[in-house]
This record gives sequence, structure tokens and C-alpha cells, in this order.
Amino acid sequence: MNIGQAANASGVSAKMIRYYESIGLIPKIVRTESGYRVYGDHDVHTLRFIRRARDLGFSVEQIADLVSLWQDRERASKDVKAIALEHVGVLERKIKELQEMSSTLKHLARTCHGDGRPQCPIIEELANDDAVLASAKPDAKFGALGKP
Amino acid sequence: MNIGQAANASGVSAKMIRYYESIGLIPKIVRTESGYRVYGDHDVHTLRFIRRARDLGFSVEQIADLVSLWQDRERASKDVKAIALEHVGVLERKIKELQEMSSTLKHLARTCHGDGRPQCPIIEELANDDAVLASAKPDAKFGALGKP
DNA sequence: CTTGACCTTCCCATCATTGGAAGGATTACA
DNA sequence: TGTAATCCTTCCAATGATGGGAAGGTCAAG
Repeated sequence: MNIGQAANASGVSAKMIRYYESIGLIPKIVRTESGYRVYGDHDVHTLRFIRRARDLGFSVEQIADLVSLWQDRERASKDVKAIALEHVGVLERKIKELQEMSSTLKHLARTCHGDGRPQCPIIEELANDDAVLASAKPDAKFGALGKP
Repeated sequence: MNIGQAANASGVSAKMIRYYESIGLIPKIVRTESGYRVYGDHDVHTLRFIRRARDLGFSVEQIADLVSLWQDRERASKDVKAIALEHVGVLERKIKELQEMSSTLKHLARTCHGDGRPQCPIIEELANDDAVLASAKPDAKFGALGKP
């Protein structure tokens, strides 16, 4: 199986498969004489595992831990559970932070006429030096919500 | 006022003030003979506005729009409201996505013994080729939740 | 006049991912 | 068999917002 077929079968792009190999998340793969990577069902299975972990928002670092636990038949389920629960904690803090932003903004928007007049509580609040808006300050990684 | 004092007064780091200037979010500022940037109260006020918008999760691009609306006395409140509500939509979609991840993981963790035994439903689910875990796939920007 | 605290610009790193260029390999079809 | 299309390879760059740090200039207090 070439990388393109493995990408199709696993749902991980060819670009990312090469990247995962380069950072050591997956081992270096067998090549043909001409340098093409060759994948088997086992590799695709691993890639699917990785994709599902990504879909659950695990970082590559966490995924590396999960993969090695997956491949360790002697692993203790508490190690896996600890990673999962730590991630749940991160997710829930982030959810709370976004909810605070959202409710503040909804409140401001509710009090804004939204017509042609220049009076706008949203702007006024942003410009108000005494305002304490969202207590949760987003970190860099989550500040920008726009899609590329 | 030097950049360090402006940073203290506004809550925006000196690094970021220079960055905002470099991308045109704030205009080029007056310099002393020796090249030091000089800020006045008005500039600090603008920086506070920007910081509050950042704290609400607006992207720099959105902030640029908000700043120009703020400084436009003829602006229509509907323009501001539209930006705010669009942002609320983004926030809520992201919240929903994170909630789905979180509840899936909590469910899996609940069914995991978390002891020394190797049986672990979390790993088994990740490895299950038929599994449909989180329907919401995080985009690149939000996939990794780990802090740097 | 020295010391320390500030400022300047410039480059690099983050994190996961995408895009593209340049060039070689393989496949499909006439 | 020739050739065109489609793959593959590596390498480099960009994303967004921010922090870190180096090398060197400036200023204020002692």
C-alpha cells in the first residue's frame, strides 16, 4: 500500500503520516527500492488509532503515550485512565472559559440595538477603562478562534 | 511614557505592542531622537480596548474591525453587533465540540477500572476500527490542548 | 563614570497542519 | 513503445499569537 492509499484508508493525510514518522510518533516504515513508503494493514490500524485520539483532542504528546500503552500488553488501565481524565480536566477548563466569553458577549449584544445608530454597548464596554469583562484570559493557543 | 510603562498600564506586553504595531493593528508611534517609542494616555486607552477584546477571544483581524468601528463616530451599532454575534457563533460551536469530546472521554473513563489490570475500554475503543467516536473533528488550531 | 534597568531590532520556537516547488517513479492509455 | 497523468519523494514556507533570547544602544541613579 502506498502512502496515498494508507491515507485514504486511515483518514490521516499523507502529509501528516510523513510528519508523524518524522517526529517518531510512528516508526520508520519499509520502503521500496525507489524510496516509496509501503504500508500494511497493521500500520493503517495504528494510524486510525491516532486519528481517533486526535478527534478526541489529545495532543501528539499524549497520543504518543496512548500508542505506547496500547502496544504494551502489560499496561495498567490506570495509566490510560489518568491520561484520559487529565485531558477531560483540560477540556472542561477550556469549555468554561469559552462559556464565560460567550455569555458576556451575548449579554452585551442583547443590550445593543443593532440598528443604524452609533450608540453601542459592546464598543462602550470594550472602551470602558473600569470594565472587568472576562476574568478568564485565553492563552495564545486559544485566543484566535477564526479558521484559517 | 516608554513601552514598558505602556505595557504595565495597558496589560499588553511590550512584545505584543511592537507586534501590533508591525502588523498595523495600531499605527506607527512617535519616537524619541534615540528611537524609543513614546506613548500617551490615548495610546494606552487603545491598548486596553485591544486587550479586552483579546480577553473575549476576538482574533486580531476582528479586533482590527472593532477598533476602526470604535474610532468611527458614525458607525452603525449593527456592524458591531454582527461581529460580536458571529464570534458568539464560533464560540458556541467550539464549546459544543469540546463538550462532545469531554463527554465521550468521561463515558469511557467511567467504564475503565483504572487499576493494575491491562483491560481498558478507552484503549479498546480507540483501537476499534468500527468505532465512531467524536463526530466533531477538531481543526488544527484546536486539536492540541496542551499548554506550551 | 559605572552599573543596572531599560530600550531597539532580529531571529527562533511553539503546535499541528497545509501548500507548493522541483524532481523522480509508476501507471494508463493510444 | 511513447507519453501524459498521477503518484511519490524531500525540502521550504506559512499559518496565529506569543514568548525567549542575543547583540547592542540609551538613560538614570548612585
